[in-house]
Amino acid sequence: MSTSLSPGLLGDLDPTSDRAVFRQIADHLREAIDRGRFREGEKLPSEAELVDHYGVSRMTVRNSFSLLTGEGLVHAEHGKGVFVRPRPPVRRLASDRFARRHREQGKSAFLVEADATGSHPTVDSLEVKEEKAGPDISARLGSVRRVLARRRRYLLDGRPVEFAVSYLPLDIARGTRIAEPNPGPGGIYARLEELGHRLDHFDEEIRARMPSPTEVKTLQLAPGVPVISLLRTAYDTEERAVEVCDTVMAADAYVLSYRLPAT
Amino acid sequence: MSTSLSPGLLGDLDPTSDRAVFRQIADHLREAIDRGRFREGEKLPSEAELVDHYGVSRMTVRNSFSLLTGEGLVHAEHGKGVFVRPRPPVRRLASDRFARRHREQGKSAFLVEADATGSHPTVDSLEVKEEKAGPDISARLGSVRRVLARRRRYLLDGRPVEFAVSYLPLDIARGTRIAEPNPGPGGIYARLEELGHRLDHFDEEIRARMPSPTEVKTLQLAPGVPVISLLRTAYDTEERAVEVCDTVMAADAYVLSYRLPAT
DNA sequence: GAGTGGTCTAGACCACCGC
DNA sequence: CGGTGGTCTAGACCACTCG
Repeated sequence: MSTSLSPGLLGDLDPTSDRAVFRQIADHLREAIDRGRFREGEKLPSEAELVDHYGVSRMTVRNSFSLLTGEGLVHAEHGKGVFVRPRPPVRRLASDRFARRHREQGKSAFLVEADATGSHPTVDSLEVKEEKAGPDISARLGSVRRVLARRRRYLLDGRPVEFAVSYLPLDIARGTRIAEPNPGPGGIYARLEELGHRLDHFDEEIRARMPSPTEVKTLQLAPGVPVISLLRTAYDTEERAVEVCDTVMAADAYVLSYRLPAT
Repeated sequence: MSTSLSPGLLGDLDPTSDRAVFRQIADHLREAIDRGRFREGEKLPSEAELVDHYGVSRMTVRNSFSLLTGEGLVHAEHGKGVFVRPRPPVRRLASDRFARRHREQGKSAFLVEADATGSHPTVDSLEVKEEKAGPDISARLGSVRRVLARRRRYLLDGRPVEFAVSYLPLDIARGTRIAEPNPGPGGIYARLEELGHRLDHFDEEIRARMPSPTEVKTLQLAPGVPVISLLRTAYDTEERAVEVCDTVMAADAYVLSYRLPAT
């Protein structure tokens, strides 16, 4: 046993309350965190200390930790303790991130922005191959059966933040630089324009949800972190959909920003 | 005890595996759901049945349910069972939802869309009052100290889906129809334009995170459902920020859609 | 080795649901 | 009423971290 809790840091249980004991304990801890009594990255009292303080069983304490973990407030480290989750640096995506002027500078959107925030960007899990299009992708690309798929994972300072798959019709992409792992300066959008598909606009659909186990793995997501799912379709000036990009982002690493005209 | 599980529905545990038993059980259930062996709204085997089937203690089974609940895959109903969570109808927000032509038809954005999807829209918790601006809001509105705040909750077919607070500078809103609970046809944006603040554009910032306990309550969120947080700033043609709207949406009820120019 | 969280057991009593 | 999930206890053994 270690030192006992400083009194007054956490309140006492209310035995007359209907609220379950583990919820009351979670309330105490949540409030203490909100009030800054525990700061980002700081260690909470250990399970054993809370068992002593509240006079409850260990499972009850663990149950309240589990609540807070699900809320994304804290995270446990085996053998070390339970800590207040720090808010990671955030990547801001502006709505002009695909503007032609950026492409013409020869850098991809991801690299441009990472530079701006002073982080070190990396791309891995690169995979380019032809495959059968799922029904959703196929519909958006104009009922194509097979597509070129470009998969890659983006990391910032070594931390995975985003996984993306681009799908392109074979009649556009096959045999071009788009079908190579490194598509060259300005990325695939620059290549599409060189191929005569002058880009007109993008449609983006945004959803948020809890990640699948696979996504937890590839993005190394902490419990209680949702993902933002972004489905972007690129159209050329002839109104043809020339690419669909399916992106999954760690929600705690992103702020998406859009400008809407009022007219 | 009720009827035993149909054999083969769920596999057996792998005692040689390093994977914790409750995770293996969760894997089995998740896979069965993915394969459609349990459909939306359908009941999973009861805790007692799974205890029998796997020969584990009840807490172990509950632990695996807890995993799936956190993933937003299932939800428990006291006294009834654990059910596959149905995907609720979704509200699509298009990027032209604040276009002037819609305002001029006299309906608010929320009502227009709800009509389009055939759902019955409601607004409640209406509250309009003057208050001190938080630092974030103040900064966006040009360092105003006090603001008019308009709070309201949106429901679709009786289900709460969104909670929003609009903040407006007092020198614009005080004493106008904007300060009244019902701002009239076309909403506050129509009133702003009548007051000479012709709207030019909106900036929207989108985040996703797990909800606070308060948000769980006001939006009646099921466990494992994140929220989308949207902060919109409205600018008039003189580049003045005339409104900031802070919106929290149930993520399972929304798809946000934006159109970006490629230029 | 002492302290931490991770997993699991085998019970208990309760509250809610539907018949 | 029996079946369901909700809460809680009092242990046990393990794996990880750090001094």
